[in-house]
Amino acid sequence: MDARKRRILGTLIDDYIASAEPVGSRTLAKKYGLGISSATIRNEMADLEELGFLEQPHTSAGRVPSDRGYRYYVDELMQRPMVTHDIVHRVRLAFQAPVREIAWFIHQTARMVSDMTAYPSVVVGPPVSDARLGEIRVMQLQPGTLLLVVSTDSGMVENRAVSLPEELSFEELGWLAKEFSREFRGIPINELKDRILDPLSSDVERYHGLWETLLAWMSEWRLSEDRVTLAGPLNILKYPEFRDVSKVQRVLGFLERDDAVEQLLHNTVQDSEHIHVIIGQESTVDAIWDCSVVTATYQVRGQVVGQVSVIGPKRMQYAHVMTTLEIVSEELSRALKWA
Amino acid sequence: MDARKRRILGTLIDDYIASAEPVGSRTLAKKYGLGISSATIRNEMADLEELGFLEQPHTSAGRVPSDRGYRYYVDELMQRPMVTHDIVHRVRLAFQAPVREIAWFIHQTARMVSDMTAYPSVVVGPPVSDARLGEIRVMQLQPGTLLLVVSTDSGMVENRAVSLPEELSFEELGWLAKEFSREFRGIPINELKDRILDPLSSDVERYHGLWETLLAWMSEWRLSEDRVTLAGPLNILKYPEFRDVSKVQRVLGFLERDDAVEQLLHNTVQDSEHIHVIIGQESTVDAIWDCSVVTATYQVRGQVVGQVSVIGPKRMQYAHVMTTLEIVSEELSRALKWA
DNA sequence: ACTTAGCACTCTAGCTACAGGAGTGCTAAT
DNA sequence: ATTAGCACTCCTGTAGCTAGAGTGCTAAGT
Repeated sequence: MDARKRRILGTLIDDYIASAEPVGSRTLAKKYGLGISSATIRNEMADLEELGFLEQPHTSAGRVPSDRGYRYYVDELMQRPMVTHDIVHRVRLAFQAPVREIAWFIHQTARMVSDMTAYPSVVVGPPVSDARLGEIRVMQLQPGTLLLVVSTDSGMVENRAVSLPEELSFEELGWLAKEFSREFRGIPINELKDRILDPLSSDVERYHGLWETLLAWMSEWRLSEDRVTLAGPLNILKYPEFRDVSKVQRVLGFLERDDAVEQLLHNTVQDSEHIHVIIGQESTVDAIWDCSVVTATYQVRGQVVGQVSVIGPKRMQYAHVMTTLEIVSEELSRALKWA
Repeated sequence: MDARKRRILGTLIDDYIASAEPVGSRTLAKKYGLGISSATIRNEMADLEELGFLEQPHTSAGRVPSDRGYRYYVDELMQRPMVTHDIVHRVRLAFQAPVREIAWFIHQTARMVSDMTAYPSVVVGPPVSDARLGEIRVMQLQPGTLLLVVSTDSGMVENRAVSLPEELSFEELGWLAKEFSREFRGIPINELKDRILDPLSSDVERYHGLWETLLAWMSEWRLSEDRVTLAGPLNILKYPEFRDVSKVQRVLGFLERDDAVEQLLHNTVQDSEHIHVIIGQESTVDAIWDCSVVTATYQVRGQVVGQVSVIGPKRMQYAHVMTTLEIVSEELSRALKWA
């Protein structure tokens, strides 16, 4: 791979990303001042095809980058844009709010990213499975209705209004919540179910209904309910590679399956430094083999707890997306410092 | 409109709903035992076209129902299926939970309806604008973080974790929340903003930050944030009339605009008894002129507070959808009785 | 007077043939 | 090593054609 080949490959991919049309040697020679003739470019392109970086849709069409071509482009060729202070400022502003709910930040992030990139965006929140119980508290709302507030050691607070088990008074419940918190503080949420069978007190039977409710809710919660937020799915419709409805169906169908998305992103990315790119068939999920996924992580207290990611056609604006995710994930981590 | 015309029109629409293909006289005569020849049907169909119930895509194609045809079908012709006890039971079961959050019921409803009908479903929750303040309460979560719980007279409870204004102690806040609740109970949520300027106490200045936060949140809330829930949007992709991506874009683009959806449904339906059907160009929103919308209302304490609705191609399974919505809205009202 | 068989007519969808254009690969000259 | 030139390939768009489905009308039948 000499410099000229790299130059040609880079330029070709740039052009293809912009145009979505196979790029021919002529276009390349004329449109960009490469200082070499189309014939030379043709020779180089033949080499690049042999090396597996380019493909031809058919004999007499221009070339299109292969997965491997995109990979090389992302790793070696593309020019990352400058991070302007302006954008950082805008992102920071969007996170400036008194709200202290992770869910809120996640929604905000997903929406912002899909707006900034014009691709669908997915944000995965902190795994409840890792979280340990912090405290359970109750608040009486109306007679017969109760607000159950559960906090975890990772700073998440979730709450849910439930009906009060009839045989319990509110005072008893308050005491019970205290006891329960004291007894089980620090236990991983997803182990609670087993522990609960261990009798907490002699009248465990009495509280049965409440625990049932609590556990049902928590296990539902654990199953990535609300952990994955999808924003701007319709952005995908803008790109000509998705003019075919069945493709749209495949991709959006996958994105709607929270558990599958969570698994994909969770599996691929754990290190906090790098932005991770999955290109086409590199993915383990065949539903998105026409797509690329760019993922960044964010942290709470130095721990990677979730992913921010963008999905789009393989012909994606990698440079722009990666820089955007870099900024957003950093600012998100900063905003969540307190958690 | 004699009985035979009605019979033909009904059968034709049934067939078209099932097949999505223009229906010819031959098909109609052969496939359904109408006891008359295709020539007779042709004559009748010509009449029906003149009357505006049918249309021809082009001269030598079969007929397709016009908006007016569908309207007549829905109002006069179609056969409503029996309500089986089985389905009622399933719906009732889905609402059986200790959860007491309207948002939860709304999500549940939307998902269930889109599953049952295989069309996208939209559920609009109770308008916050009508709601009056019930009570504001606070709960300390961690040092510096506060859970703000606002309940309305209509039984809605919303809460949000916010950071504690630094200059206020938790005790002061508790007192403040009480004062505030006492002072403003019964005031419509969307009037609070104006009232708040009225000094509550001499040190209103001091609490400024908190009120700002509270009001900012409430006005955001008021703006139909989370009031409209969309489920199963991808169902639309199943139907051949949406094989064209631009149509999908138009329709789903509209459905994503919560405010527009809310307005449409709110404007059309207020009476509690009937199920309302909007067919094609009957809609005020041109983005959904290829669609029909079926809407039912649900109640809390005898008051209509929201809508459950289904959107799909004009060639919709009206009978099935209407019956489903009837059951679901009734059961939803029943489940929300307490609110 | 209504119904229906028959038939000519219309329009579409799908096929084939063909020309133009874009792009390639190869060869030979620079 | 580069490049101009050229033959070749393949797609795309257009035009013409056919088969099929469906109609409207007419005339005969009930």
